[in-house]
Amino acid sequence: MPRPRWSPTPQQMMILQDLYRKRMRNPTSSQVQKITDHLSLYGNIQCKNVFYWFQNHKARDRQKLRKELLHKMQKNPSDDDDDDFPAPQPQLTPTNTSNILDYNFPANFPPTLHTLYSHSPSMLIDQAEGKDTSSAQMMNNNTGNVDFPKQCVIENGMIRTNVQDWVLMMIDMGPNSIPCCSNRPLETLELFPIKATGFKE
Amino acid sequence: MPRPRWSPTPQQMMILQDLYRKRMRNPTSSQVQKITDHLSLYGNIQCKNVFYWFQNHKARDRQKLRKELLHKMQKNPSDDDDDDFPAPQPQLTPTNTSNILDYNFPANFPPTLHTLYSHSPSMLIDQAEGKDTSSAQMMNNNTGNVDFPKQCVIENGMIRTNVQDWVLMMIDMGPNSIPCCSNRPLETLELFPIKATGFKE
DNA sequence: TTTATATGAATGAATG
DNA sequence: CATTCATTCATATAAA
Repeated sequence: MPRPRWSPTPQQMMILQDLYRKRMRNPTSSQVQKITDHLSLYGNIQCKNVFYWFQNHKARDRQKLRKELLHKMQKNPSDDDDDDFPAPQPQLTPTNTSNILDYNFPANFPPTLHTLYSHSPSMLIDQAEGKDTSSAQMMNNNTGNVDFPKQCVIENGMIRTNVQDWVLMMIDMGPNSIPCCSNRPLETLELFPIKATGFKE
Repeated sequence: MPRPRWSPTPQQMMILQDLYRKRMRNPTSSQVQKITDHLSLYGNIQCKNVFYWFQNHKARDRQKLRKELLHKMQKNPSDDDDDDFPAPQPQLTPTNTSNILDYNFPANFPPTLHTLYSHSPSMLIDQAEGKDTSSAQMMNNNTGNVDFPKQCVIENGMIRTNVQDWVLMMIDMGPNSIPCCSNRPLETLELFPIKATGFKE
């Protein structure tokens, strides 16, 4: 019982980040399952940990991004693509191989700001009166002092390569393991009833 | 050089405390923004500092409260309403001035211990039994490292009645304390438009 | 210098 | 998926 809270080991973290980097966003249960299995090689871990990790990581990533964009656009309303901010979340296109982990993702992932503001495009102009994202975090952007909370980053490149293969494999489990990271279950199968994700019910 | 860690200046601190005293608890992003702007007059500060400040302050406040209550209850299990403890969080009602710093807040704020245990302390149960839904909740069954988030599980009604209800009952807050502790800006005014984000209700 | 405490920062875990 | 809560980590400062 004394496992109050899971804490990812460096290796686990690295793998997760790698998957994330490869655009895994909403892993299906079976993916979570597999990932968990694999990660358990490096330390205790449960499915929920993996699940939550992706949830949080994605959320915080996007929040940060959102704020960066906002901030940027405020300064540069007309021109916004001259910078260097990280890449948002494109949708992957699952291959038709039988491996989930083998995602084909758009070689170019248009930042799809769209996904960032899928439900409230108007928030870009929330400065004065305040359309509000609610406190959760904007953590950033201010009169002049920006600076986001740094995400924990695992260094240690060596281990990285080690995992590479597995990750790649992971990313492709085939269609029946359910498509990778689409936010909306467009290709949902019987096992995964859509939850009406993006919509405001 | 690197300002490793923000440290509020006395004036900043004072303002923050004042807002907190006025029951600001979960400032929205625009509120955070405004506050940050204002506080930057007195020293370097970023949105995240403000955000974290509220998070931490609230958390520690409630933590302390919780402890006090517990302590008290241990000594005085049957009598607990002779006390003087501080008050938890109602929502502020923004004035129609354009300054956040002068908020009008509800004159009455029933302690609403409710807020202290707003979500089920299901901490007691940590075994999940799984169905198999979509990735989000099935969360279970695995080689050995199972356990997905149990979200709605909570078997055994008894656990349900845990701390929350119990504490409430012990403390006697009266029925009318319930209404006030909404987490969302129910009484948000023009200054703090709700974001209508999820709108899941 | 070492230890204890206050608190900023970060993130896991939920809930709705 | 947005929010919020609980914990924990990290560091600055006070105390010993």
